[in-house]
Amino acid sequence: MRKPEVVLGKENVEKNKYRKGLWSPEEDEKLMRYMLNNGQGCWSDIARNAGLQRCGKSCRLRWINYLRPDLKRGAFSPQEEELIVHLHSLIGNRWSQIASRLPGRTDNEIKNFWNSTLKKRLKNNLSSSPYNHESSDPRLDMMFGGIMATQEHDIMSMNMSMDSSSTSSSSSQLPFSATGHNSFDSSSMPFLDNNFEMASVAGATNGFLQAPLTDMGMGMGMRMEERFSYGNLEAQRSMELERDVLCLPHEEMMNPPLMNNRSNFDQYLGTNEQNMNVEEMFGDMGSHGQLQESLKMGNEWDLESFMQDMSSFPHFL
DNA sequence: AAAGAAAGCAACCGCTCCCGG
DNA sequence: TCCGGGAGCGGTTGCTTTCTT
Repeated sequence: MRKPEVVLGKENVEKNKYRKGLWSPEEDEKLMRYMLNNGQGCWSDIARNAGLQRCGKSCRLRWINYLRPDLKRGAFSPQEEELIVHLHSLIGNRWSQIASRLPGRTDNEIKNFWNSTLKKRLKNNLSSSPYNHESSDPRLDMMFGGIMATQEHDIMSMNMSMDSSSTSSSSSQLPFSATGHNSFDSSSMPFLDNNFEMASVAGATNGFLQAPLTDMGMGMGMRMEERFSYGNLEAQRSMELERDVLCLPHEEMMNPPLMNNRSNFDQYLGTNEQNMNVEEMFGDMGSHGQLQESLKMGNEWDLESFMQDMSSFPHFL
């Protein structure tokens, strides 16, 4: 972005029709006026009809991230922060889904906030004492697991000589290990008190945590150093153990479907739920019926339903 | 006060999904 | 069923602002 435009050849002619870079107040006004008068439609038409020398994509982004009248500006409140942290711990980098739970906030805004503020705060927390669970902000302890899992993902995947494409999806990089009650390292989430048992967490996440199982050793309550040092043999052992815990067919564990896009991921959920004993896997979450029901039915995971369930947990909503 | 570093943020890029022809 | 275009998403870049030395 915002690089000087370079005309190199024919193929760039189309691209160079459009302006790039920061929006001027005039452009903003044009787009704003057009949108308010005509409403949303085909973005390339909007760009043209509004008299903007921008591509539709650029207009869409500008509208969604900046001009939309319902946008809330300013710093994130502690509640919003907490919600972001929590949602991210559950669904990973699905910013648009997270944004949909925060009225007036955009996915871009949340993503930036996460990458700049929260991630760094976590890092600091981490460097001072990686396994110190008496940190000032317990939420960060929870995030610790998530972020590290995410950052480790590529390394672990490479280590296992798995299909590299499976490493490209952030959607599959979910922080909790789906290892069931026994192996879940609850000490990494000290903020979860009795209102939110680990059994519930493990259960609630099991439904959509098949993907990280490709990250051998991501679960099992292992420390990061231990996971890093794991060779293939150890990794295979832990994989087998996880397979047993999850009752996954061996073939599926050995050849997990590629998780390089959301469809595959969701599809995978649909296929694996039949392998799970939902009551067993969900533990106490069984009383939070909608999510369980959704998974039983093989539905795509439904954030709305889940958040309704989560609303009974005083920590978050 | 100046320079360099860090943080914040807007916007682009590349990819996938979805839908209509 | 295939193909192309539009929309949406997440990752990344790089400019601007703020902080630190």
